[in-house]
Amino acid sequence: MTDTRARLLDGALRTLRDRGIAGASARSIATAAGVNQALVFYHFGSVDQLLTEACAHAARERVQLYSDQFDAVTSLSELVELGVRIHKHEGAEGNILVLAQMLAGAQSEPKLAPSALAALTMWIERIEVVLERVLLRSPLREFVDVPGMARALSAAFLGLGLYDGIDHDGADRALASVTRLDVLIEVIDDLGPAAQALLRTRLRRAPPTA
Amino acid sequence: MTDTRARLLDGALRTLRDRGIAGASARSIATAAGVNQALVFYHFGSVDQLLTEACAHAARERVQLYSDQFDAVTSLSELVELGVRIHKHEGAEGNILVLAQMLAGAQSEPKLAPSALAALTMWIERIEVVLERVLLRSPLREFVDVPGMARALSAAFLGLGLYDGIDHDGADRALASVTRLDVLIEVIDDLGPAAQALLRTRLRRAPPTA
DNA sequence: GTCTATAGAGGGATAGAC
DNA sequence: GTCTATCCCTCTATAGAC
Repeated sequence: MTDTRARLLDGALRTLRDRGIAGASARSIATAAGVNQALVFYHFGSVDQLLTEACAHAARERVQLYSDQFDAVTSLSELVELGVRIHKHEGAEGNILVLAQMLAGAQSEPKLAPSALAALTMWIERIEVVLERVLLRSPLREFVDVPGMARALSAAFLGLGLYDGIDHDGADRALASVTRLDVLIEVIDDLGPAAQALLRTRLRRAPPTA
Repeated sequence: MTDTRARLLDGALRTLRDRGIAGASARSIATAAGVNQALVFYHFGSVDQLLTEACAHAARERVQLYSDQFDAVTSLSELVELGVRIHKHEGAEGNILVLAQMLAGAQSEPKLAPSALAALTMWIERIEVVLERVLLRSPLREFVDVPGMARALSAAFLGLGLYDGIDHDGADRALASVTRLDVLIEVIDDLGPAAQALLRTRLRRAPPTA
């Protein structure tokens, strides 16, 4: 990959993060990348295409970056902790806001939707694998739809990233309150056999409300 | 309020919802409202100001619309159900996407941030009241930071609204899986006194991880 | 209050020199 | 591959007729 291509991809991500989808023009991206504006079209054909490739590239890179940490997760508590770490790290640096901006843009520009979905799906799939593994021995296993929960968690983090941008303290407090809930989940997983059996029975008796 | 003002406020909301913050120009809003473009500036001074007022107006109206339903909630399950109803109704019609787009825009345009936050806060405060009431008799009460949880839930719904725009089926599945979790919460609330005492003890023993 | 017209900036995209 | 120059469009905002 040529240097210019790489600079443009990086410039696109920084522009998307700092100035939002509304501010991600060929000119502003080129300025951020330190290259000439016409090169956007020489290398990528259109701004949308550049955003698409930048988004895919970043998601691959970022998911990869946390790969070992995903593998190391052995409980729901640890998954929540990893989520917090990723939120804090990516919030300032990276990918969550970029994805959120792509989703925001995709509402109006259908061309952005497939790539935004593809990028988000990289995160979702990683979370699915972890959830599946972590729930294996949990009494919650049969009551959690793993693909659905992975999607809910991913969407929630996107919203939290946006919220963080306008109320950092509020987002911190939100995160802290969710972190506290993991104690509850952990307790359920750690209940003795008798209590677990009771819970299981009660859960089975209650029909899904969906 | 003059007819034109009302039309512009409505047009701004529809444009924000359908074409996103990137497509919410004075021209497109005026077209959606069926009025002349120059009237945006006559009545509101700037596009940002129009978006700000539209956002505040819509949040007031929408929160009001669900006011009775918020009051009628008596359990966490019912709160989840109401959340699903609001998501489904607002997703097509309304306010959640508008708010998400305002948040997306506020990242780049600081002038939008205060009004986006104010609008979102109307939802958050309503949820806080309900959470406070519903948790009163729950063993979870002392482990839930109500303001934090209300913010987390609100942010999560914003993310879900955006996600819905690019993957409706995925969002449905996410929602369904969360709906199923409410059974767990309900079961905890309905445990007998002995089991509740056990849970309380275990929860107290586990220190917050935040 | 509403319209037309337009100034002036910024945007996507291309042509053509180097 | 990179640059300058440019076309043409859309945008915000205003001036001025009605």
